[in-house]
Amino acid sequence: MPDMPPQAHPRRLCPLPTDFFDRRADTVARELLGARLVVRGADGRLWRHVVFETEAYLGAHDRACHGSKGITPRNATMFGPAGRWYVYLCYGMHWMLNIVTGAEGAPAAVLIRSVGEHIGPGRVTKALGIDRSFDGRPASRAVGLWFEPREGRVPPRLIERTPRIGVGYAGEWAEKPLRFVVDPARLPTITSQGRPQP
DNA sequence: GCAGTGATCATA
DNA sequence: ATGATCACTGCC
Repeated sequence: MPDMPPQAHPRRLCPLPTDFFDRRADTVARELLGARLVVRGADGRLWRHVVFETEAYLGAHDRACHGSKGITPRNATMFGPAGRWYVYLCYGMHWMLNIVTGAEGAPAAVLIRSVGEHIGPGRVTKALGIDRSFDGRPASRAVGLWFEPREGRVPPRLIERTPRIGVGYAGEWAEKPLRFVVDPARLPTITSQGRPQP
């Protein structure tokens, strides 16, 4: 049996598909750790950032979730199909980047809190030039903003779960451990062959 | 510790 | 039309 030829397109160049997001928000939030957020700049250059902090917003029953108070023009994207960006302005200054998860009609999403060197959800969007123009658009190459899968799994013991930030108004939902963090320095580096690099 | 900031939404 | 709220950040 001859060796497999090199893949024409390494797996890391295939965007995470819609199906990936059509699951519970907490599952997606955990599995996005270690994935890359990819943005295409105005000059066509691609910028990749490893995701290391996310939060899950579970749906209409989750009092911290925007969708729990019903559909409005601002949050309508959350009620749509999975795999689209949900972007809104917070405190009049900061764009928040989310990816919609789960079934159409159920308002759920994952907030991208930190990627690469950019710590904090407002800094992520500022650094990548993301604003409301991405809202409602699919995470895809066509849109210029997508995720690439991590190669190899993040060891579960490296993942920390905590309550979500800034949702103290949400009663018991404020305390649920729906924030997911991994220390980027402890993430093993994986090559396209799936082996740790020396 | 808290001011800045302005869209959004409920109330009227 | 008006006021409260807000999934944050940066400077005190």
